[in-house]
Amino acid sequence: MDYQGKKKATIYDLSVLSGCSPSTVSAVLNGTWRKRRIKESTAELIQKLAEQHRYTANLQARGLRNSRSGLVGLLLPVHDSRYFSSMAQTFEAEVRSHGKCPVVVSACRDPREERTTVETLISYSIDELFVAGATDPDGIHALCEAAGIRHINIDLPGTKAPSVISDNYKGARMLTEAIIHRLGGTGILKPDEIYLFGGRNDHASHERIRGFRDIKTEMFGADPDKCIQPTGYSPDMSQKAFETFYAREKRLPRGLFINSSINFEGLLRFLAQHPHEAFADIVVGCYDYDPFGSFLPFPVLMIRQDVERMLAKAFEIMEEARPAIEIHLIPPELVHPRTALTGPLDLIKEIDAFSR
Amino acid sequence: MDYQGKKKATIYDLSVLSGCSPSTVSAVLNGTWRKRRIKESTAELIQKLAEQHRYTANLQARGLRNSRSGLVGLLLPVHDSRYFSSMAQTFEAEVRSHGKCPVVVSACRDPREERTTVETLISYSIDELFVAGATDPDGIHALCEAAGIRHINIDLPGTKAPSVISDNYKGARMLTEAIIHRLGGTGILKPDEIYLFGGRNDHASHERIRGFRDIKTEMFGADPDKCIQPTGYSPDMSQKAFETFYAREKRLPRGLFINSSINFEGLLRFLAQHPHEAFADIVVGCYDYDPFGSFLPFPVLMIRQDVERMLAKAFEIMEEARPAIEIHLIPPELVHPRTALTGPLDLIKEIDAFSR
DNA sequence: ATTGATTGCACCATCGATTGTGCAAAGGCG
DNA sequence: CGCCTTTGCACAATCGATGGTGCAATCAAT
Repeated sequence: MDYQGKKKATIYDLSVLSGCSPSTVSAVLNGTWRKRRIKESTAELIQKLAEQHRYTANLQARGLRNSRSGLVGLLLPVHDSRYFSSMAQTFEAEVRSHGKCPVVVSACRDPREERTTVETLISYSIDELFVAGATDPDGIHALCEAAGIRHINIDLPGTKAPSVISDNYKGARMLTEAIIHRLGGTGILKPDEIYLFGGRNDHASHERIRGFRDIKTEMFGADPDKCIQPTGYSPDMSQKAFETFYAREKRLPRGLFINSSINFEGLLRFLAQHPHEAFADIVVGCYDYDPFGSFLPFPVLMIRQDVERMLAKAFEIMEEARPAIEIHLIPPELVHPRTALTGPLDLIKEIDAFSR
Repeated sequence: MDYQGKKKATIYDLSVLSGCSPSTVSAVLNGTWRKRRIKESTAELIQKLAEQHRYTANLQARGLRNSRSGLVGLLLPVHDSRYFSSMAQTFEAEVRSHGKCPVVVSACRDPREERTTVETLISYSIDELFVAGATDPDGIHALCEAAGIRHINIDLPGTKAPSVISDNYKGARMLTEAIIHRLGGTGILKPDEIYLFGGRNDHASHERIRGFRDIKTEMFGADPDKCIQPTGYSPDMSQKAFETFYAREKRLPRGLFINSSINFEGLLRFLAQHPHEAFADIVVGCYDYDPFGSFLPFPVLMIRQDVERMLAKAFEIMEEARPAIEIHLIPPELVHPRTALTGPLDLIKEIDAFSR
């Protein structure tokens, strides 16, 4: 009905219009009016006016006053991977269902960027922070601690805040074992035919490498050091590692344990440069699930980390009064080749289907 | 040096510590102190204190006062697709380089969710809003307009704000033509052997369908209506469409134009249920690029929408004083099968490589 | 009619930063 | 020394919402 040319309506505008005081208007509009013994008819009047004038609260003002903002943050290393983007998707839905506002930001696996980003979030008085895959969880902990902000680590653990991570050791064992079986078992396979590529100096990589090596040692009695090729989390570095191996050996290892889908993209880049023979008989295990990756023309075993359960657990811990500083391991799932799993997008209902 | 137990330092704390007034402290810390003729030595003193006490400005207070927050929003339909997650990735980098704080949120292609999400963002006084793939861009425009917030549409155009979208018509023509060529051309192919799946009642789908039909009509002289199967943007609905077709025809169409990578996931689900013969000879064109999708065991032609250029153009328009309400078309790129393109992740430098 | 309880709401300080305005002290000039 | 300019900073209002406190009006009971 009434249009506001430019300015948004405030409780003061509604105060004048309704003849009530700003505090009454405030109480009515934030739901505390019964506690303040405001007459029902007064409340109705103000609510009607608020609707007419399209009042919405200024959340910065509210946040300033309350020193809480209603924002819940998720800090990611990167957006552009199905693992993290599905985490963002699930996170948003969960936060929304709690009536809060999700804020997803990424910090490029750069400890400095992580800190400044978190400082910014803190300056906006976010209520809670979910820290996923941070390179320096304990540094972030210090910032949150000083600001009194509840936080939790996901995917990569810290030592000073509760952490929820996938069971990388067990997952790596499952994956390595599955690769070996797929290649025919230890009878016809030698330990130096299976390599691990990707990952860096973080907890997840260490655990995965440990699982990889343990299985190989158990099954083969040996695991040559050269089979571990940590290249960081970059497609480019991974590609270079494959190229180097190929230049030397004129082929790829028969079994490849790839640390993440991001490293897997490095393999794609390699594949694009080489004839089909170069990878006719390989078996790939990737520690991440990507639906398209599962259908490549060679067997791809994947580990799907259970993002839903990890986040559910994390939210559960967030609600605890005094959560213990411990690491919660969520078992991941081995996904066999050519498998299309459902994901968070399936929870979205399709509205307004096609009609012309 | 000094630890704050719980509370963050404010300009008032520093005011007491320095013996200066809060306004002086404020001026020093926000950089306007020269304009206010503050002595250099005073400024240095205050800056030193600020550092010691780890002062960071309360951005909600600043935002309240300035009615601007330093936040720049990106509204996405969903996170969990490489198209939108790469958009988020690129967006963040760009916003950061402008010294602002990126906020990425998704609204599930639900017009109501879109509106409430935008209202929330407005309530936080975001400075600018990039609206990507919104179902109701003009509704969002109305909200932004009323709040005086600069905004721009990306991916799906509106009629009331400037828009930057990919040239869906041309892209669809390129893709359709490439599919037909790949299948041997019009000589040995019939028009009802090429189907379009996916998409819904939005501008992008309409344009892509138009491009698809125009090319088919030009090349075959005909395009049966049945070849258009808009299933919405849901893997599940897409899968059902493939199943239905397969149940009837005992095979898939030889050429499939798939409206987005999300619909493509529906095809994966179908593939997982059926023997290899069901799709031995198909050629798929997907209007989206996904690196893993490009390497599937059948030829996959993909359209890579130029997210970088779209965003660059959008930021450029945002800086214009009085941008024209027009639609800017950014040409997309046809990606041949087995192609691994670089993406925004390649811009991230790897810090702290592996070391044990 | 007086007392006491209840109802219904207004007043005002507060959150932290910003900024227009004012004013004392210092310096320059004749 | 008197007057004017410049320097350097303090004061106080403001942004919008919140919530503790206080007070007048109404009502019930004696």
